[in-house]
Amino acid sequence: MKNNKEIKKTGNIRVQSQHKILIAASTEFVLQGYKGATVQSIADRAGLPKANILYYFKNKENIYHAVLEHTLQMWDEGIGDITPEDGPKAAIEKFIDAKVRMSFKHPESSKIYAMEIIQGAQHLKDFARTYQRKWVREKAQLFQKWIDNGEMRDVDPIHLIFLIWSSTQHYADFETQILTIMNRAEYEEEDVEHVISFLTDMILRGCGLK
Amino acid sequence: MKNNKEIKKTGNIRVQSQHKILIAASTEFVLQGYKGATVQSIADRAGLPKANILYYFKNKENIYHAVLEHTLQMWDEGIGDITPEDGPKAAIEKFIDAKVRMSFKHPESSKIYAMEIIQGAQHLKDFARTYQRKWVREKAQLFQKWIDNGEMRDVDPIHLIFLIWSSTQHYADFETQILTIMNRAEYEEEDVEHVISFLTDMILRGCGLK
DNA sequence: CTACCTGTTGACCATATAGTTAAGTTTTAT
DNA sequence: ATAAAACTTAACTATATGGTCAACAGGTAG
Repeated sequence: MKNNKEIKKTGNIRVQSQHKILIAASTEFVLQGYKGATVQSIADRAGLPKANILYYFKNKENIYHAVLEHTLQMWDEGIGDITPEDGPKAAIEKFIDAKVRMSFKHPESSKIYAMEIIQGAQHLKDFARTYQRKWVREKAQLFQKWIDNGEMRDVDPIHLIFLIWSSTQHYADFETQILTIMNRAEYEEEDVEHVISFLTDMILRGCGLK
Repeated sequence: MKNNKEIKKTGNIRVQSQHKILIAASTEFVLQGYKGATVQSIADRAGLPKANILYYFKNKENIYHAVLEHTLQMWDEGIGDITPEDGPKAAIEKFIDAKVRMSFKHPESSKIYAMEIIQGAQHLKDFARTYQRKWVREKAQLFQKWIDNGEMRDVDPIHLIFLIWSSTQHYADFETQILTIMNRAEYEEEDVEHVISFLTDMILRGCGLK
């Protein structure tokens, strides 16, 4: 018990520091890009001396990898699962709901991921790419089944997923532009619900489900 | 006449070099980000010595500004105009068509713009932001008129524009991911038409126009 | 021919930055 | 109490990079 407690304590320092660093690094990577984010700037934002950062993460690339992993994990947890039992309507509703909430709750994750893809996914491991291909194709097959069953209109399921993906992600990635256009300083609570209902309505109709 | 010709000749060298540099710089900025793109890498890609680059552009930031301007101009030219006479159906069709073609034809422009926005539009001049706000609000008003006239379903016009914007832009920005998922090396001719018809169909239905 | 303008380029420099090291301090285990 | 392990941090180093400069080339005008 004593032992356990002590391990926990040191563990906590490690975990806490690493977490603080990860958060600071995420912000810096979004704001300045991979090369533009300096270890010093991450250290300053985390409130730690630079050498301490390099104590917890061997080097800058490792920090970035950790941030990416954190991002992917967040995505994986946040995106609920769609099952055959859902049927097309509930599936689309669930998917849009989860994705919009993630965009508003973790915009940095979305942004880092977007930048990584835009730049050619140079740091993304193969397994992550393969994983996503599998994920999309799996979900696309579900939609195809529903289409074959006459439960929804015949639309290209892969592109349907792209549509949901892009339109939801947009509110995170293009936050700056959207706020400028709406003449706002930041998003408000009700925006999330408004966006969810707008997109759900549009896309369900597009699929002939409303 | 002689004079004119000579001016043109020297002018051409200038214009040609600057253009070569701009193209090379665009690629580097997309691939490596602003800080990650080095003047040397731009020079190598353009096939010119570094000092020559700095002869045509005072410094790195100027290169980037030129690239951004080039991008915005491209957008401005590529995006046809929507007029009150079009009516909602033609307007949406025109908008989607133009935007998708741009995404496939000039993905780098789209990517650079996206990265700039994601990073908080730090380099984007105020006038550009104001311009876009005006553009979106203007078009949104058009849609609102059509809605008030009963020519289309009552959907939030601002978010409708966001939807069209995001879903079309996606094919440029997330090229890498999309190609991975579709298990392809690059886009093909027919993809453009397929995407246009898919998105047009979905969104027109969403607006109750089909 | 000469003066001049445009463009070309290698060499150079100041600075910023990733990463190391070594000397310390604090915490934990026995 | 003591040894070991975990953590902290200032100082340092090697390198990469933005930007300058001075020398040079080629064509044009008078």
